Amino acid sequence: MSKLDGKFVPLPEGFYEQPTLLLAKSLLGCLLVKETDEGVAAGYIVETEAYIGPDDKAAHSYKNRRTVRTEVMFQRSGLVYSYLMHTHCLFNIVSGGVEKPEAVLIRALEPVYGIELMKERRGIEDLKRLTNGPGNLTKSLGITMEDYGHQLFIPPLYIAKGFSPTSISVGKRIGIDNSEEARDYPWRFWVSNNKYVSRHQKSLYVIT
DNA sequence: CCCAAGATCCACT
DNA sequence: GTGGATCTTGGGA
Repeated sequence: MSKLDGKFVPLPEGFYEQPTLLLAKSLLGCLLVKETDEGVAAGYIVETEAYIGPDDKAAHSYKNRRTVRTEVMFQRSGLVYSYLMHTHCLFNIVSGGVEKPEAVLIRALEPVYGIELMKERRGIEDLKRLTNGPGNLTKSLGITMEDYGHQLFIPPLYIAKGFSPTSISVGKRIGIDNSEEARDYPWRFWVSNNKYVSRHQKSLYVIT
């Protein structure tokens, strides 16, 4: 991984200008980094989901639904779409381009850097549970609603080069059982056999 | 203003 | 596998 002054090098804006399903797969293995006054925390992305409004019933932007919350999804690719779910903040990357409200939800990381800080923020010691879910990883990295709309190609919140997965598993998205036919779309991607993935699920197929 | 729903997590059985 | 915690958002009155 490339490092500069103890920090990492953000991927350029152009990285985010690829079709959402490709981006969701390209993000696997990349390093998600958050720098704060408390320190730097980072982890490899090991699980993602694609949300492709306006035709995706599971997406907040279904039917081009444009509200205060979803506004950033209509902006340019590479911005942060964060939102609150119960007591948790969930982190998404805007994709699709201007007026195409699509996004990739980051569902799990493999802890890499700043692990002690993550343990403090989470109040637990178990490495496996630090970032194994969309609500857990934002808490470990210190990602909040203040990051809404941030440009991911510049600090303090950005994505850097990581590793290239040898195998990617594909399955149905999690937690959208009320979204009718959209529940079956094969738009969940994870690094095969990675132990930090949020849930075990039978893969529909594997990409090698 | 009121209220229902939710891209979750954890403890418990 | 199930249920409760907990609170914001958005739609409707």
